[in-house]
Amino acid sequence: MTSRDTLAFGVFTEIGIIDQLASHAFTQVLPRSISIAQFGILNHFVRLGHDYRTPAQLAEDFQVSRPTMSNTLSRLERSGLVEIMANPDDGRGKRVSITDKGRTMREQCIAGLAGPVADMNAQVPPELLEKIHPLLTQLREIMDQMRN
Amino acid sequence: MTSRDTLAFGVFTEIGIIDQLASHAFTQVLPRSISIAQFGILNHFVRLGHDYRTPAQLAEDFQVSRPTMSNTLSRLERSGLVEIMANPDDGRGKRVSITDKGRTMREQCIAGLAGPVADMNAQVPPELLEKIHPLLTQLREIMDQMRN
DNA sequence: TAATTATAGTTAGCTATCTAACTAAATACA
DNA sequence: TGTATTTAGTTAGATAGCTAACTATAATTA
Repeated sequence: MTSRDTLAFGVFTEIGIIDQLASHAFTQVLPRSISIAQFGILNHFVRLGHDYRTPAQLAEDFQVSRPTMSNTLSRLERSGLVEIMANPDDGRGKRVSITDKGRTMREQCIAGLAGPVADMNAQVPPELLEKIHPLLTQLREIMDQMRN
Repeated sequence: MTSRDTLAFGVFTEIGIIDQLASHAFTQVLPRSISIAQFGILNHFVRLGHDYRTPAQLAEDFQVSRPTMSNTLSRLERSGLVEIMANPDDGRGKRVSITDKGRTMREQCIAGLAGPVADMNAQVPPELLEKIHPLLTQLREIMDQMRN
């Protein structure tokens, strides 16, 4: 392994650990009945203002396999947080939309996340986040292209 | 949400996606019978030259819960890649060590990883990795402290 | 038109990760 | 000494993620 290889490994190792620490911190403050993945979907509907979205589109949006999305959507539906209906335009497809209960749950999640986010803002220098964000975006975009 | 909150969320979102893309790419080139988590443990033994390590130490090394490590070590043992013995110094504990088969497997994994790592080095500007690595380390250290 | 190919989703089976609850052994302390 | 607390590991039961294989429908093409 060259020193560049070692550097690349180091970057992905740090990213893996940070992802784990952040997921853990967020999970702590979400309502017990909902996961990060599930919150992400509810938040996606609200942020982007979609009326509905197909499971395949959601899988693409979140860079996740279709069986994974299928599974997560089933759980959300079982909890009444989304509604899944046949797609009138495509006999194979479905349409997913957020319910009022889902919107309320999303609000509760946001409220819970406020604490850790405030802690984070207190502990992490803002310049660090400002410096690191565009670099991460650049790296993510390169990796996205490599995938295709 | 303030713009700082949004920035923080953005950072963790990018990190989550990069972690997923990297894991996926690495999984593709490892032997079918071994996972990233398992490779990480074999690599840990070789890199650090440990004769043995307790499951609790390994859980700490990898920032993972003890049941998780217990599970991964069982799989490695079942595959003959590590050996697990009673700890003569502590009746509660165990000692884990890598086997010759484990070392060979680790070599095969490293060989498989060479391809993606080369691609990465071809596509990602080295300055990007050099700039981002210390920032990630800083962020990880802060988050580690917040955890305690 | 009929056959082939592509796409949407699901099911089954795998690994990793977590928390909660448990056993057994070591340590601390009253 | 004897009890209480801590520590090491495991078991049980979740969720998220993956691939492979399947069904059903749509789109393409011969």
